[in-house]
Amino acid sequence: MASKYQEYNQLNLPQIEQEIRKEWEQHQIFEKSVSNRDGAIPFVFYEGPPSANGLPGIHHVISRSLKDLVCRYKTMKGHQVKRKSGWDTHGLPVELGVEKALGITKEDIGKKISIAEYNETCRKEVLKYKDVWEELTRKMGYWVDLQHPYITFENDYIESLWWCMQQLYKKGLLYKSVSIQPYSPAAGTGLSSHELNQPGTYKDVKDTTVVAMFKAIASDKSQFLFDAAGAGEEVFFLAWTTTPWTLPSNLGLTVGENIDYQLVKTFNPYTHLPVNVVVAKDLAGKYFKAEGENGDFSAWTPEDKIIPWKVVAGFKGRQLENIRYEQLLPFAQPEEGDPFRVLLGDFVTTEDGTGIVHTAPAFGADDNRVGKKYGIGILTLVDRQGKFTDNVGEFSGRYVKNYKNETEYKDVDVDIAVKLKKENRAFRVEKYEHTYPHCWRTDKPVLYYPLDAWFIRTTAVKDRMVELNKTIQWKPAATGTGRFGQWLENMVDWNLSRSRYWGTPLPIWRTEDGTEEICIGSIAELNDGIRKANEVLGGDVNKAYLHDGILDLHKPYVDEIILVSPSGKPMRREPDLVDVWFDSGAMPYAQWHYPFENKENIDKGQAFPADFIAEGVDQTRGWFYTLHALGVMLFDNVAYKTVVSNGLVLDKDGNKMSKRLGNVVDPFQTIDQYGADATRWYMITNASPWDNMKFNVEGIKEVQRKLFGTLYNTYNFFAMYANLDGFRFEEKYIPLEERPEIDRWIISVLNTLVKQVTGNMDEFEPTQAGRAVQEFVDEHLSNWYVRLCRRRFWKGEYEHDKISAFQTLYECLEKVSQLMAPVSPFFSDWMYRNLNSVSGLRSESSVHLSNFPAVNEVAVDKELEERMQLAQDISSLVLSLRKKTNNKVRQPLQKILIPVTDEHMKAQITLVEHLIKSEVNVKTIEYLTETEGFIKKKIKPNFKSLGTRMGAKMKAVAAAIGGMEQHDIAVLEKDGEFGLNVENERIPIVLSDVDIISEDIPGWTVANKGMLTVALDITISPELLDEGNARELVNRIQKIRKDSGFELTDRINVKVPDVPALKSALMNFNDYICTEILADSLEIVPQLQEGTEVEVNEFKFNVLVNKKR
RNA sequence: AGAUCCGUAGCUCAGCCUGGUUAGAGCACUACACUGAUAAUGUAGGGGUCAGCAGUUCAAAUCUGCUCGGGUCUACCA
Repeated sequence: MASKYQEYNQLNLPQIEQEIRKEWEQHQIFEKSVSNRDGAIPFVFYEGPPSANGLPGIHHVISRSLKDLVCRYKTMKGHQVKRKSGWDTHGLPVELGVEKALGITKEDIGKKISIAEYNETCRKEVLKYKDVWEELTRKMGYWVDLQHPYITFENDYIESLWWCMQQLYKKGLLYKSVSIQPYSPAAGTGLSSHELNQPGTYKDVKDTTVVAMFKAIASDKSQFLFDAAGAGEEVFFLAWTTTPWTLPSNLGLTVGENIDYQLVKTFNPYTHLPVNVVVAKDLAGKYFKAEGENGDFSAWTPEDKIIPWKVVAGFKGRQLENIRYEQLLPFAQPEEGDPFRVLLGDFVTTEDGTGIVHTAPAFGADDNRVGKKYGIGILTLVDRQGKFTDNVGEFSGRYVKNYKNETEYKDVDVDIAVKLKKENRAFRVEKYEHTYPHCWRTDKPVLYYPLDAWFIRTTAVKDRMVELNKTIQWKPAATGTGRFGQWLENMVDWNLSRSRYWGTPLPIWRTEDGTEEICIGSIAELNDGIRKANEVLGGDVNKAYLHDGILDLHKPYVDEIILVSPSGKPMRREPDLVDVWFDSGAMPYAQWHYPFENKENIDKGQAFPADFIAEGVDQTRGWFYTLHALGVMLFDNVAYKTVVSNGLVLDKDGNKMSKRLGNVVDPFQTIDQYGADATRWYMITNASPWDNMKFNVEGIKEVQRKLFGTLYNTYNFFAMYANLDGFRFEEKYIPLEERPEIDRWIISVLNTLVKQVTGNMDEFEPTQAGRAVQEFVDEHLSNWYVRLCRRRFWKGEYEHDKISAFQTLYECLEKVSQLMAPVSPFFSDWMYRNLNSVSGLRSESSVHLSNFPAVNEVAVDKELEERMQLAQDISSLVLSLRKKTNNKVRQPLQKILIPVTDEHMKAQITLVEHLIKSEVNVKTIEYLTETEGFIKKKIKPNFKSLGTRMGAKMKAVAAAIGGMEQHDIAVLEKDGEFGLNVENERIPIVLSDVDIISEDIPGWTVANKGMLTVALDITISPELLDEGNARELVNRIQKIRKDSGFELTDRINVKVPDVPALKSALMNFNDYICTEILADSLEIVPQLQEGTEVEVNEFKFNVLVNKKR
């Protein structure tokens, strides 16, 4: 054990951090903090896996700080918090990175490079920056188990994923279907939403748009339309499209159930034939000019600009349901289904178009959904190259967009429009500018195209997911009810399929005709199947896998395996990979290789669900969603009880950080320069984690100075004097009641702080907790307790009062180190260790192994805290009065005068009188109770109490109160009641209806703050002047001592020349001066040439200070 | 396009849930003081149409609606 507290010359956070980190690693403090809690109630935390094929940024520091501080806090509160790190290793970003590095495209895979080689490269590349990540993790003090991470590409991990999928399969939640996905014909590949959201993919394009006319067929359902149109008339539905090339594939028209529609009689503007058209009422204005309404039909000729029209019927969309129409472009019909009907869909709006949506189930997600609902079939007259199939008449073989960069490409949309015009099937053709997604690689427009895909039927458990979501504590709450809640309400089935190479393969094998299939749930099951297939099918089937079974669960190996169906047919694997979000969503189970290992941990709730997770808000519909979905589907449980979604980190001007803008902040540089603790503290206390934060290093500097600098100074102050007096906390703990007022006060405030911090941390509000600690350290501990108590630490003997001061300050520093440990793990441990290495008070060698402080309710004394506040306010007022009247603090003054409203206030101030007096250097305090005429008072209405009673009369009453005379106020104070005269009405008020403030004491210098008033007597008597001069001299000699480099305890001899103005001060305060400056003699000599020149109240002279030998 | 969060001093943020008449703090700036904690501290000062508009109310930064600006997510849809 050290005998002395370590003293330091200056604060160097990065250096402290290095030292502490070394200690942690050498003595395995993290491991101990977990193993120490064996058997304790676990606090379950899940680490969302980052992808290590990109470099970490400063935004990772905030979310990891948040995660770390919660885990550290819970550990200190006695829980065992296991934290496995993880790596997200599959998926498109990895593949794209590899393709870029190898200079290949997707098409080259399997040709220029084998799939095996390609995947091997991915496997290596994906952990490219693992070291960098691990270094950041250690450097920023994020405690997470880096030794045993879960890695999503490992066989164990994938095996758990397969088990999960098999569970879903068994529950009937896994199915195959055609879905509409973004597809790039130019690149010949489907695109993920990720790719679609690359910057610059959405471009403004001008397309030819058509309002097409679909001819209604008369039937019972449509009779009302024909009746309204009149005998022998034709009725058309108008539908708008920006993609006329989808019209040959049209199978339906969708209307809104509650939207109002009209049947309008008019002429076709191109063919001039009389027509009756159906259009949404709200949109009729777009197609018909107001001047033409109810115009003269018989007199109209095609030369007339204004086409007459009139409404002949009005009805709701639901009345149109299932009315049939003639196919617009009858090139081909779907193989199955009952097409060419009017459907109802909730996605229809009246914002643009006609309120009737042309529905081609092959080329739109909404279309597909509503089409499926009505069973109208599907018709796909465009192939995967983006050209019409050969059964589309004159359009056969034409590319729907210019995918081949043909110089004389003719827009097929235009030709379709022309054809429709000629056939009396177009009501309007025009160019329209809108944004449309483009393939980020080929710059060509994307198609929405039906592709085969496997889905998880999340919609089947939607209600349960919604219900369970309500039990999750979201921070902030609005994200859970809002963004996430609404997302759940509008969920669609989860498209699992990805046509890629590097990812978790879908463990489903099928016969060629699709009638038989199997979903594999474990490696053992697959190996069994491998052997069985070989036995049944014979030959070379699975030959390479018979001996050792399968060794790598990735492509291409899984694809080489053929299984056999119960009826003896070969089954091949469905070629798709699984969405990487499935990888991360299943991590609660896969990280433990459940259920093949650690089965009880999850079954018994020791590792599931999580008590707490936290990630960026961008994960709301990513990880948070997939975790929740899988938790509900697999275990009918939430996957996490509390989730904190933190906001983004923006640059100091509020822009998103991006490499392109060059405003990214390097976390290493920041930490090296300012320290991890200052960075963490800044990020946590600057704003609530869920607010976006504007990252500014100036803020870190401020934290460094303000909090850590102050705390460091306080510690150093303590260490210096504790070392002088040999304080090692060996004496008995002095009971609080035996300590002076100010000690009990700071301990009281300290305990209030403990209570507050605990409450905040339990509520996952670290920002509030950090701010509270900061205020305590700065306002209370440093700027009041230490400032007022300085003398107690260096003056006088080492006995009761001094020991009490040391014990008190020690306790404050120690508890503060514990309170701040979760947020600033390094500095807190440094301070804790410095303290504990001398006192040996605690057996835990690190603050992170100690228990979080518990509140000592007995120590909390609200009355005491209140009167100390009074002392602070009064001192502040007196100091401001001194400033105003130019009386420096070193000059003692005789008295201050404080009007008190009641006995309680007087008693409170009396108890802290000595503190005020020494702080502001005043001899006495006098209290004024009641003296009408002596104190001038000010009266203010209490709006809150009066307002409810007075209502509309409030303004007049306030004016009347403002007009009360001093005498009136006195009456009110004496009687407790007063009758106001407001607009000739007597309105009684009582004391609680007003605030009365002593505003002024005529003839005195006065200051007020709130209800408090202080007057200062600024007369300086000769005695006071002497004392002031004496203090000045002490101050000058102390400075000489310090400048001469004397030790604090050195004794000195002093010679001063005979200065008449100071002589009486020297005579009368000789003893005082000697005590203060530790002088054995203070001699007045007639003349003095040697020594140091000083100036006291405008007199200049020399002082000779000699160290005693 | 929809959902959601945000907008208070030059900067970072409190206050808003629960309405009350002089809207606070820190930083920065200016001046003065203090100085056995000194790269600290105190006192004073300047600095705000609380994004805008309308409404509710005796009273709105605070409640309601709309608008504008910024962020994020989802979608891109005829």
